Amino acid sequence: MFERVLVAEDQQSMNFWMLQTLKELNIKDAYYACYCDDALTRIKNSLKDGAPFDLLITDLSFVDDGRTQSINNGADLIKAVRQYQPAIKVLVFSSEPNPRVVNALFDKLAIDGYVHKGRTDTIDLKAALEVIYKGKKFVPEAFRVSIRQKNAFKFSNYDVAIIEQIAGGANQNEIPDYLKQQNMKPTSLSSIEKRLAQIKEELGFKKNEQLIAYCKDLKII
Amino acid sequence: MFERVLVAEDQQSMNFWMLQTLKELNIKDAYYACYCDDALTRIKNSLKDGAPFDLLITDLSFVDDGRTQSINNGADLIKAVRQYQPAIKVLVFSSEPNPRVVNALFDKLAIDGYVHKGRTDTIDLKAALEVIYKGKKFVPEAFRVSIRQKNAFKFSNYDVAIIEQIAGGANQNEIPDYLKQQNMKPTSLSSIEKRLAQIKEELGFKKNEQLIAYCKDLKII
DNA sequence: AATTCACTTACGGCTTCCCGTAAAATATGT
DNA sequence: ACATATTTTACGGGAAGCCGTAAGTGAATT
Repeated sequence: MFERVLVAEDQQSMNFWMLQTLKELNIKDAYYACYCDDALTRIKNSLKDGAPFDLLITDLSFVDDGRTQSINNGADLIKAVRQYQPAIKVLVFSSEPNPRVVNALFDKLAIDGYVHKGRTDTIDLKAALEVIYKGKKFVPEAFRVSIRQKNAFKFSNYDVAIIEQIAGGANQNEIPDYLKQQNMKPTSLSSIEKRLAQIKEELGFKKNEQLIAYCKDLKII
Repeated sequence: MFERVLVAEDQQSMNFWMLQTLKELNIKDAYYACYCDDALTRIKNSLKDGAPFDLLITDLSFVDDGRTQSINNGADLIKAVRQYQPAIKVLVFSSEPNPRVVNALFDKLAIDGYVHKGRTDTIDLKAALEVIYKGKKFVPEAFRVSIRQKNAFKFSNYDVAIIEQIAGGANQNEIPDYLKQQNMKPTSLSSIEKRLAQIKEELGFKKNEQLIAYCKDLKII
């Protein structure tokens, strides 16, 4: 089983429970950090000391309590940690309910497992640790189903860029210039109009406002 | 100290930790429910058995896992419980970060305390239990500040109704009829336009889409 | 090199929205 | 009851967005 584990999580209660659970699994070297920056520092130090962690368990969202941090979320923490220790196993433990977000973690950050804070998380966590230790990925079955269900429409980076601009208060006729700056391909006002119309068509929406609400709900923007 | 406590929370890990913490405080009769419906049933039964709970600790959001429930969130649970046992003390323990939502709980549901799942929640919880047991309210100081900061603009029910319609895809010229149905006062298209313009003006926004994004972020809609 | 096909752009009309002004209605004070 | 404020409504001109058509561009195929 894993020997040295670092937990990055801003809920103190959860940290206490997590450390206790890890101890029950005979993982003696387990530590926690309440801030992403602290977690990254610990990782760096562990490498310097020649006693690297072999698993990082991290939450996704960290509440901003005023202390300025250079990293403020789990995804960025994972990216940063991978720069120093690319081979470290990563388990995300979060209450993020959006399959799209979780899917992106597996695709883009190559995380090794995801456990949803929920009615079975104590069991799931233990199962995840075993599965990951064996070098496999841990994706809860229940989740995989809903990934398929909800991924009716795929937003491209291009789509997201446009929608973010609109949600930020831009006029449509300001967007072509913005897209050129970003080196994104169809830049004409006409193309933007067409793409927007198509997205709304496919989702069954009539108005931009509806689309913004939808994207906010699904955390696409 | 409290003698019988019921915890309504859908995170199993949190329930385990909570029961353990309560035991450490010499509260022997502590139980948990993973579903709101189960929690309400327990409350009812406890009254029938002549051994009522004297404290309810509840989360706000409960993940829908497919099991159909008549109550699916903490606020509704509190309302329902109060119908059977109006005097029960209620402590909300949640990661809800929006002061507006928390404020509404104190105002409308007369909850006795709020503890934010965060970096100091183990301390806060113990403090809250003591304060509430003495009959006082527990509002974290740090939170009260941000309530003031963020409540720059007060959305009325009227405002929310309009914004919800727009976010739902309604044309502005459909809204007058809707407002008449809802018996809300200024119903003319002109008034709606003016109100929207005023809201955006006060918040420094140019477009509806921006407003929708803002309201979604702050969970106003 | 010519043809085809997919994609992008330009443009015009039509609708919706935005915003100012003024009239009507309602509320308030004397 | 009357006069004065305030709010609500009506309307109109201009701006922004929507949508269809047609022209332009460029890569792939023959």
